[in-house]
This record gives sequence, structure tokens and C-alpha cells, in this order.
Amino acid sequence: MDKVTSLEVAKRAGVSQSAVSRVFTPGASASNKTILKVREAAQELGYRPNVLARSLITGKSRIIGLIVAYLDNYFYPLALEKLSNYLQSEGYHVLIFMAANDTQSTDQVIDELLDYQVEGIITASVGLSSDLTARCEAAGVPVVLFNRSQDAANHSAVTSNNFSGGKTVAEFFLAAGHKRIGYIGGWEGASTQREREAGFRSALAEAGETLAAHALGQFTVEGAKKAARQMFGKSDHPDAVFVATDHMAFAVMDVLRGELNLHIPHDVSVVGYDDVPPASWAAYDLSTVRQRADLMVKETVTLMIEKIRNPASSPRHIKIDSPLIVRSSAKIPEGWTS
Amino acid sequence: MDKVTSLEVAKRAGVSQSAVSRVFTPGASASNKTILKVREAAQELGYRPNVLARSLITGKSRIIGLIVAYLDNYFYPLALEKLSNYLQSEGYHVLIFMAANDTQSTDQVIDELLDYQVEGIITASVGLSSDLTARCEAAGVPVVLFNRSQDAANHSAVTSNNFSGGKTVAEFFLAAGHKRIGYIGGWEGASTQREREAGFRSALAEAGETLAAHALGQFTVEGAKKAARQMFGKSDHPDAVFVATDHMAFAVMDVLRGELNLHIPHDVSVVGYDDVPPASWAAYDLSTVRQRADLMVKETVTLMIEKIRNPASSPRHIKIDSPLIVRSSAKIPEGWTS
DNA sequence: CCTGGGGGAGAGCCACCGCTCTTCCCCTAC
DNA sequence: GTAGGGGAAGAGCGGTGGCTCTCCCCCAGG
Repeated sequence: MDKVTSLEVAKRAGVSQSAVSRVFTPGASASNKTILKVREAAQELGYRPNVLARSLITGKSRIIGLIVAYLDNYFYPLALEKLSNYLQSEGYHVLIFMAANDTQSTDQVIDELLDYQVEGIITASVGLSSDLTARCEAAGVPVVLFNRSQDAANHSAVTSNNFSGGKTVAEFFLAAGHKRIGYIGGWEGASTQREREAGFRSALAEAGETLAAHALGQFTVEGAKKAARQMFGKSDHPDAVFVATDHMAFAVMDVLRGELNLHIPHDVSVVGYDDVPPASWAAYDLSTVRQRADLMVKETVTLMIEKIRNPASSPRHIKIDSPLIVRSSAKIPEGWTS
Repeated sequence: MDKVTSLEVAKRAGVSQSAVSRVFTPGASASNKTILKVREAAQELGYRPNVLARSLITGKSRIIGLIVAYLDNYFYPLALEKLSNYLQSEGYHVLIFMAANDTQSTDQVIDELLDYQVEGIITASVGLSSDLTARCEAAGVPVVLFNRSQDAANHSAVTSNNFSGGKTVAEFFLAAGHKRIGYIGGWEGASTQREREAGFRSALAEAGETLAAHALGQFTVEGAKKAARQMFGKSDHPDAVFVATDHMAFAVMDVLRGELNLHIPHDVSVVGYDDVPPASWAAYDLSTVRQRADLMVKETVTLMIEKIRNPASSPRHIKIDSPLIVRSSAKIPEGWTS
């Protein structure tokens, strides 16, 4: 019952095997009569071309490798969903890999992807060593970084405008009259973390202010909780805090309200980054900087396809504008308009 | 720079092409001397076997197709992560597809997967028509349903024990002395929904009670909110409600507390199903039935591999025990022990 | 009006994509 | 001398694509 080949279809239709191939190859020419006969025979036999065999000769697998980490941060599943759908609609398919966040495993993952002759690699929230970059380059496989950027390396990247996002949050806090302003970040290895903090600090500096408190939460719930306890456990705690991802911001809010009995936003204003769905849930109603996943995905795929079509095209870093979404977790400055 | 083939490696190493193949084929024999020469030449040239070409001849692609829906329910991204990792560790790779929840698109997705010569298909929260089942069967591709079951069809399935899970919740409510008990479900097409409700109802019936209110939330936040407003908008609302997924339960809690000013668990007890991470977050602290994703994943992969190794093995439905995790969103009966 | 030649569409043939696997043969070792 | 390990050769796996060949249509010229 298994494995119907084009040869069998050809026999049944009374044509040559290449005729069958031509019928199933878009852009090849065949007479209506042949097409009809072949289609019918194929239908009866349940024939479908073997994509693997096709890729072998055409050199195009129509597979895109996707490397993901941090699936526990809501932003990534949603981005993944959109990415997959968008690539599917462009006729590509997604081979997915989880990356632990060590170079070791990323290394192996890339190798396995290359083994599958992927036409391109998209990494979500994963950085690449220059060594790996070179290997992909050598194999002629373009790489696009999603929600992460890299200065030195020469691959394309799509991020939100993290710097200006961070800046806006600081301006928002300052306009609301906050004086002791804290920051809870992610992990220094991540460009998102560095840029959000840099933007945040720069706006404070412009206003002649400085950061009153600083901690890193490693992008995890536990890390964020620890950071929050440490930062808010004393009486002269900050009256506003910018948390680098919503995912961590929820944990921070839980600690502030549940453990430290602080009121939000009366005692502390909290702002996050991402605008994942729970941010709009009543229990948190978190003010946050929105990363527009759909736009980011669209740009990522566009960049990828451009690079596949024209391997010589130069890498680009696209920054998507990221607006502040004002909800009730932070004091709203009078007359604030985004 | 592109595409190093085994022939080139063979030339450089001064051996035949087949010798190179043997070196890279686990289980084939070659002398130490040859292995050494070949490995060195391969290293220098950056050679790696082309998996696609290999699959063409061996008939084993080492690809598993994964079809997912409802990625907005936290349970699935986490399951996906575990699934992918587990399959990776078993030497398989995952080609992922998103399924809109109509048969139409599932149909096409299956076709595309079969085109890629996948060795098996895992569907997460997606049912399959008997027509599709037959097609996979005919192509010799085993199917395992994850978190969904199907009576008539003959493929394996892994779920939690939804019936007993639902039953436990009802017993829990009854033991706490609740009298007006409601249920907010998902979507009738889902076996999880039907079984959870059936279990829940059966325990009520055993105690001579009946459901005081019933609504369906379609597994979405908006649907659940609507159901909650409807069920709790009047004064004789239930004093306990079982919501078929945590994801919907959060929405229900938001409506109860934020819109209707009801107190949990004082006015209403809420219990969910899944035990996704936010269930343990302080803002919700939701009592819920735990689906043990790691166990479910492990069984799913085991089943899959067994079926690949021995296609004749008969399909099985594995039900993972699902314990009630007691938190503060529902009244705790005196002396309750799970 | 009929015939011959040019041209183009469409079908068939064959080489090949990169690898595996079986068969065969050679060489070594006992 | 014989057994056995290991290398080489060659036939595919299921397709694609270039080349050739055939056939038919059309038009021009006798």
C-alpha cells in the first residue's frame, strides 16, 4: 500500500515518467490531455510527489529551521505561531528546535539543521557565535535573528525598537513625578536587555536623574521574584520600576502585592515590556511597551525570503516601533498622550 | 564553498565513496585506518552527510510531523517544548504545523506532512477525520493524538484521565458544602471537554446533585468571559464553578472579581484544569487539576517510537493520572486529602 | 489546389542529485 | 589452502531538467 512512485502513475496513465513529473512541476509544459490522464491516474493511486527526492535534485528543500528558547515567555509561542503560519503561506515549512541557552547545544542544533539542507535559519531570542555564523555563511544558509540583534555579525535581525521603548518608559515615569526609579532586567547576554536598559537610563540621564535600583531577573519568574524581594524589601524602596519583560513583571507584581503588601500603582508603579495577553488581564492590567509580533514576523519572513532569492543582498537590522500601552499598573501622568 | 559531497571526501582521503558512506553510517564496518583518513578529510572539507539523500534511500526521514492548535493556551507551548526536546533526544526532528480548527486546513496540512515523508504524526489538541486517518494508515504513517482521544478511530492517544479529573473536582466541591455548582466548558468537539464534564456530572449524580448552571467558553478568553458574565450576572448565581481549562479559568476569575465584585473563594469557588504556570501565580492561585505534561509527552513519544518500530502494534489509549492541586481559589473542605 | 519545408509544442530518453547497500573481489592471516 | 575482514564497484532511491525526436500545424511556393 505504501509509496506510490511517479513511475507507477506513468504506467497507469500510459505516459513516460517525465511526463508525470512535468504535470506536478509548476511552470513545466504538458498538454491538457496528458495532464488529465496523469491527474486521474495519480488520484486513483493516491500519488503525491516525494518532496525529499525533489529537493535532492533541485537543491531547494523549502524548509526553514527555527531555533527557539524561552517558550515559557508567552511572547514566543505567539510569535512562533505567527511565524509558522506566515512561512506556511509562503510555501515554506518549519523544522523546529529548542535551544538550551548554551553555545554548546546551539552548535549541535545548527549542524543538524544544516544536515537537513534548510534554506534558511531563524533564531528567536537566541544569539549566534561568529563561528556558527561563518558556518552558515559557508553553507549558503541565510540567518535572520528574531527579537535579538548582534552588532558584529553580518546577519539580518528584526527587533522592536528596544532603546526608544525603554526611553519612553523612563519619560513616562518622570512625567508622573516618580523620584526613586528602579529597573529589573533580564540577562546581560541578550541585546534586548541591554538596549532596553540603555534607553531607559538615557532618558533618566537627560532629565538629570539616575537609577535608584538595579537588578537582573534572568528572564525567569524565580529570578524576577528574587530581584523584587531584594529591591523592595527595605523601606526606602523605589516608587516605580521598569521590568524588562511582562513575564517577569507579573512575578514582580505578585511579590509586591502578595508578599510585601504594597499597592500598585499607589505605592509602586510597574511597567513591563512585550504586551503579552496576560498583561491585559484584569488581575495584572499591566502598562507595558508593546512588541508588535505580527509586524516583526512579517519583516522577518520578508527578510528571509529576500535573502534566499538573492544571497548577495546585504544584511539589515529592522526595528519595529514599540508604543507604550497605558493601563492601571502605573501612575498616569496628567495629560499624558503617547 | 557550498555542498561538500562524500565523493570529494573520498578523493581527498584516497578511498572509495562507499567507504566514506560506511564511516558515517552507524553500524557499518570500516578499518580504523580508513575511519581516521575519512574523518580527517571530512573535517578539513567541512563535510556532513546530506540527510535528505540518506532518507531517500533508507526510507527513514527521522522527521515527525507535529500539528498544534491553541498555542494561546499555555499548556501547549510547554508541551511542545518538552515534545520537541524529547524527540530530539531520540534522534527525531520536528516539522511543525499550525492547524486552524477546521477540517479543511487539517486536511492540507496532513498532505504536506506526508509529502515530507514524515515517519509519524503527532497532533496536539486536534482531532482527525476518519478519512484522514485512513490516508495516514495507507501511507504507513502512525498517528498519536496528544491530549485528545477518538473512540472510533484506530490511532493511539495520550490524555490525562479527564473523567476522573472532573469527578475529583465535583467531589471536592461537594465536600466543601457547595450547593449551587456550575460548569464552564470548552467546545463540544473536544474529547477533553466532554470527558471532564462527564466525570464532573457523574460525581454530582452519585451524590444526588445536579448541575446548577452550564455554559461553554470555546476554550477562549472571550468565550469564557461571556459565559461567566451570563452565569454570574444574576443574584442566585452558583457558589462554585469548574472551568474546563486554566486558561479560561483566569478569564472567569477576572470577570468575577473585576466586573462583578465577587470574592474568591468567599462568594465563589473556582477550580480549573491543566495547572499551567500562571495557576500558581499569586494573582490567581488557582486550584486546578494537574495535567502532567512531562509524563504525557514521554508516553506520547514512547508510543510513537513503538509504532514506528512495529507498525503492526495495536493502538493504545494511555490515560495519565491527574491529581487535584489545592490552592486558594476554592473553599477547602475540612480534612480534605487528595 | 496540392505539396514541401519550417517551426514549435509536447513527449520520451537519459544523466544526475548524494547517499546506501549488496555483491564481488582482493588481500591478509592462520 | 581457506576463511574472513574490508574496500571498490554499481545499482538504485524518486524525482528533475536538458536534449532530442516526433508530430502536427501553418504558410509559402509551384
